[in-house]
Amino acid sequence: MAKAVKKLSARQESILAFVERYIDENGYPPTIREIGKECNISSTSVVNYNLNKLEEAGYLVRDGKVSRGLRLAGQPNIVTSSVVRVPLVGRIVASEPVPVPESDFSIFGDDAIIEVTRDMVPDIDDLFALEVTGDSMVDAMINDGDIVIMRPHQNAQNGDMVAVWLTDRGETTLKYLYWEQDRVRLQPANPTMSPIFIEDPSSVQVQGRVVAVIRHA
Amino acid sequence: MAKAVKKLSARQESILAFVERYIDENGYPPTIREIGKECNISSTSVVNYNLNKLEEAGYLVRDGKVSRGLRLAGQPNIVTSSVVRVPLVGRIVASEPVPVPESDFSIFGDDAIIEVTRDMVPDIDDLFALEVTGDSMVDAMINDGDIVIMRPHQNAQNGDMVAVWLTDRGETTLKYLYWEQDRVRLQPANPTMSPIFIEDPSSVQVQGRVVAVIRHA
DNA sequence: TTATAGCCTGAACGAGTGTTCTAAGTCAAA
DNA sequence: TTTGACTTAGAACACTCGTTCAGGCTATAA
Repeated sequence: MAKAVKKLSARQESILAFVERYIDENGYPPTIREIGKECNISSTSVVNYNLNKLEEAGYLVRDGKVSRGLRLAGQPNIVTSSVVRVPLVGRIVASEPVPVPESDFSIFGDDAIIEVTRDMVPDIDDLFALEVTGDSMVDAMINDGDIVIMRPHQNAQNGDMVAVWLTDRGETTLKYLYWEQDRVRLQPANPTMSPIFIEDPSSVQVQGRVVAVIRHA
Repeated sequence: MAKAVKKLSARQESILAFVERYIDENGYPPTIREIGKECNISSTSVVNYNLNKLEEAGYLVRDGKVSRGLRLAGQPNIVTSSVVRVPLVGRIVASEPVPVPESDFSIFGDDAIIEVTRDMVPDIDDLFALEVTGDSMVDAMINDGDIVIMRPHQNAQNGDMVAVWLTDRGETTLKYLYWEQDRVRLQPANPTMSPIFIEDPSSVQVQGRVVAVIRHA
């Protein structure tokens, strides 16, 4: 931790912060003159000079002679801070199966969109989000109003938190899934609660894997 | 569902594929001429023409007059948006007070950074994040490993989820806070659990208000 | 045929943009 | 004070790059 990096001048920090912000907002890096204007530097050569310093210090990479030839580098916390848009496709309630979206998900639909940062999810494809309604998921440590981000089915591993539809009970539940000898163990996230065992694995329909939970205040 | 999108010509698909690849490889979008060279288009105006078509079809967004003013759009994949960086300042455990950061937060410090999308938090100032350690917050529906995003103290309202330090008990807990006549009611988020009452309000130190909770898979 | 629309060509214009050069200011060490 | 490394300023240059324009080619409809 605390990698030894060259200390940056105030101006260099200002430039770096602006570059990050600009890329966040625009999807491409700023020009030298845009940096100069924002950071109150009248001369393009000074921006150029400090960009070279930042490259030496390992904060970014420059591609010579190309416009906007900048790339953030190093510092693993600044991964181009990308945002993943996940469609909010419905609600999850105890009494109904999970509404898994069609594979031809309508990107441009008017449905609500949940934005999460890239590092919150392991992968960006096929994700969908559901709003939890009711208190039936409390033993999964999930509250009324929470947002659950899921990935459809996809052969769940032991220990994954999954949404399952129990055909016997007519009930959706979120639990940690464990295949045991000839039964299925569904373990609540809440460590004070006991697992339930399903003796007939065919009555367990895994609907999706939970990859993240978000709770607004 | 499956919104009717205009079909793309082979050339347009080729351009789109190249733009995606280029951005992936370089961190910034290609120029019109770079696209033309790669896609065997001799004229910049044709590239320009097809880029406009792609924009009409919703596949990308163009910023007029700026070099490399391209952005991929649509597809619930990475897009640019506002991201709030919250410093991860420590852990929250039952046996210690919450480590509230100094007001002169060092953005560029070595500490870890949690990124959240702008719409997840009500405001962006003074936020800090804590990682929950242990199972002591289960009655707040918060698990070991969850990330709690907080705002320091700031006169908590009735009904806010707050982190409080109970001086009598030497214990930190996350509860919904209610000031009643002459006592304080701390209500667990889990509706199946009972509130606790503190008869001596002075022994309740509100350390911060919880504005969001994040749980990775 | 004529007309219209869609797609393409080639070239040129002008603003955008990285680079380079000279000169000067700042600050600490000698 | 002098020296030298580091930083900044301003200007000029040459290339990059988005835009625009006049026109050509092909296919479909009138």
